Amino acid sequence: MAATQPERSRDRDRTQGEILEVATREFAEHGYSGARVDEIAERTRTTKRMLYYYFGSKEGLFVAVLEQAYAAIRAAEQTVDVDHLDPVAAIRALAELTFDHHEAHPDFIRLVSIENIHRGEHMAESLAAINAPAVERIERILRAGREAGVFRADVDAVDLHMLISSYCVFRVANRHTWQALFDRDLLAADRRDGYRTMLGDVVVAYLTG
Amino acid sequence: MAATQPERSRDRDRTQGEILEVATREFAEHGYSGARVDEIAERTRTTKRMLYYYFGSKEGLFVAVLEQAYAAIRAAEQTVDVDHLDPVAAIRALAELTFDHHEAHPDFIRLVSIENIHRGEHMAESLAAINAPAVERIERILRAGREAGVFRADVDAVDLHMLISSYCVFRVANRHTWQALFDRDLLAADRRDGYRTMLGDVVVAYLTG
DNA sequence: GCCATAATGTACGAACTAGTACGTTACATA
DNA sequence: TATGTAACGTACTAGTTCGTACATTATGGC
Repeated sequence: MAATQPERSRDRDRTQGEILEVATREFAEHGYSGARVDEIAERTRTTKRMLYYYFGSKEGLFVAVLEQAYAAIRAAEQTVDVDHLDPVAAIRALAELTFDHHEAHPDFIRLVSIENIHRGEHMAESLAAINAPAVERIERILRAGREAGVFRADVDAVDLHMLISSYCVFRVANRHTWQALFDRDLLAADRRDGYRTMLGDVVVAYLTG
Repeated sequence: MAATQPERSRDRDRTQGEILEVATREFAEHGYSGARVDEIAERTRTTKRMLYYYFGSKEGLFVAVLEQAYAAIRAAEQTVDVDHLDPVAAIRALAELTFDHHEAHPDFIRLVSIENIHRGEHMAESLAAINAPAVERIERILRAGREAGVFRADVDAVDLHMLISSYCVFRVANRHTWQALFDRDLLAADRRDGYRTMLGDVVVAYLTG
């Protein structure tokens, strides 16, 4: 058991992890330009020196934050199995799981929005591989639905993924302007079930229509 | 005719308009924190002094930029009439017009994303009134569709507006991360018609399903 | 033509901010 | 226990950035 090693005052992994954790919050909170390196260092048990020691620059730190955020979110997604369901139930379950997943990780969505403002220039190559399984899973369900004759045949997996993502992301990402414009809180607890069902209805109606 | 007045060296409207125009681009380009007041002033025929004279602060300028952007986009929308069409054709036309509209105004969508990163704290009260007609128009179409017995009865106008907006906004706003993750350009010209039709299909299938 | 004032330009400063030079200490290994 | 190196801390700087004090000029009304 290495679990209860004597605590070290110098621990590469712990220091890096702590910096990443604090940096994730700071970037999600204030955007890339708005985030302050000094502030991140301040909230860590280590110093700014170490931040540059491990990540090289503010930009390098942001790249690491993004990479870790995508990895974490996809890892959590893969624990769910929907393949044993019939196609209609499977795609509805997948859509609704995506819905819950996005609601549970608003910081991740903020990071993605921020990265898009910066034209995706911090996206690491490795992220494509991490995200491929999400599309493959949809592909399997679509194929099953086509073979069963219940889904229309001209739907692409990536595009369906976009339909689902757009709904889930918008609700979280554009919550504040929507509230100001239409006086409606998209994340109100008492509307959540309704929005989740609506998404399932939309996806199923489109595929079976 | 006041059209060809002798050009004035001191023109309140022209100066304000020029500052707003340049500021809109700068904020959309770099985000709120990333935008530089000096850079905005530099690209204007006037100076930073005037920017503060008319808008008070960087924040005041951003509020003005947002307000003008929303006003412009809604004004353009209202020139289109879809009320004379039958409900199914009307809602499809509306969705597809929204689609084209968003594609044509990426800077506006960037500003909205940026404002959401900042939790909507710059949204002026007046914006709600400006945006109300968009929902009212959907409301009319929904009512006609219900009365004709072709639409399901439990759909709310604001929520349908969200469904349409989410699809249109995501395509533009999340273009860069999507490209990096799935190697697909959501704004590629040869896919535009397909995406537009897909949105119409989704909305109509949901409402009539 | 004169004047009140709206509009404008110049020059500057105080605070901030990313990044670094330089020195120190814990730890693994022999 | 000696030592090389990875991990760490302090103090600083060069450049930036929002904002303003102060001076000036154009313009419309009388």
